[in-house]
Amino acid sequence: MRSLIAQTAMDLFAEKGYDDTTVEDVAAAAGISRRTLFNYFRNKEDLALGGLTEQGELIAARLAERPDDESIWASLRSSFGVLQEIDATFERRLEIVSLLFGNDSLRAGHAEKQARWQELLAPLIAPRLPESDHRMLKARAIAATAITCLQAAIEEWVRRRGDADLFDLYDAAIEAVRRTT
Amino acid sequence: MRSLIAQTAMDLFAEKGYDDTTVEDVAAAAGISRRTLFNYFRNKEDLALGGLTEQGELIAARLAERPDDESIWASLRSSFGVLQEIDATFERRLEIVSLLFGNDSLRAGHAEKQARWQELLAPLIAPRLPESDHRMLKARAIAATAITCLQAAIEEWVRRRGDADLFDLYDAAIEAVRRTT
DNA sequence: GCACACTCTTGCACGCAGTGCAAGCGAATG
DNA sequence: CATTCGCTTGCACTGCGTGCAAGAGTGTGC
Repeated sequence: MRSLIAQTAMDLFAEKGYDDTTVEDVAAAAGISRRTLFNYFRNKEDLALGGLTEQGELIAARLAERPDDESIWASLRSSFGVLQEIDATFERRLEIVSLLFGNDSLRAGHAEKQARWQELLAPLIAPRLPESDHRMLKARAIAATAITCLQAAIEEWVRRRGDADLFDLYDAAIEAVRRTT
Repeated sequence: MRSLIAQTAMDLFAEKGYDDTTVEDVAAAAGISRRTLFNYFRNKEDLALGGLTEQGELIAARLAERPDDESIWASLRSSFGVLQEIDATFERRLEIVSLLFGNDSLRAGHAEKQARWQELLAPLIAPRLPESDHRMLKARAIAATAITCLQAAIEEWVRRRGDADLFDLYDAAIEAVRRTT
């Protein structure tokens, strides 16, 4: 039900734009009342960003399964692979991501949700780090950096209208961060 | 004028909380009308986050002045030093940052504004990178990572209620990202 | 068949954010 | 003194989000 509504919402957003689509519109298109829609989604933003929370959980679940002896960076990269397995056509994916980057408040919400992934990933990373001061901070920094590089890669991917392999871009970003003097 | 209003707003936010303070309240406390307040600030969020845009510009200005032969990471670290020079007492600083992290939409706006710093810093970083594919992407990734580590450090700093040196935390974060295998 | 409880939906009224418009007000200029 | 320009303000309106209470539909026990 939630996903049905979200689906309809995304269609409308893609068609008319986020700002020019009212919650009323979405509710009508989904055949429910405005009030009921707010029973399923906390706010309008959630209609567009709800999927991100779920994605974060998928990534965390995948990360938890990676072997302990694998390098952290390799584990993270591999965990992000979940995103490629999501069921959506190429065009749809491009459409969605463009939508998220095309609106100020959505971009903000998007950034925040991804920042929250940090909270899910860091506890899985910390145990793998050597004993030292600030271990949790370090784990958070690593998670945040990986996510940030992923985000930069996605942004570049959109900029090129999908004409590049996302993970090539991600690798380039990580390489720059870790190897540049 | 802008800063006077922002000042009053921050006082109220700190006293009653962001959500429990209406724009009306702020306008009244500043001795202007609600409508006029919106002439100075695009929205309520800007009352709390307006300073961040300016900070980003300060950092970029500082970065532009750093010598070319300095390592990028050293230049970035040094540029962030501007933040320490901002005129505010220790308590005030803690109060402000706590406010920003204590509210969902403010956290989102905060994350977004800092992400925008990326756009300012990346063009200054790119020319310093060796020729290669995806140079701009790499510059953005480096900027984003530095900012992200700064943010993680600030978060940790708040968590400890200011009982740590911000740059020690920042260094720990960067070291973890760049040295961890 | 009937009463009861439970859940899901809905309409209504409300508060607050943000905007367009047009009127007002004061200061500087000619 | 009249005009103009910029800044302020009130007003009305749209849209988001919420609390509340009234249905509507379904299952349970008697």
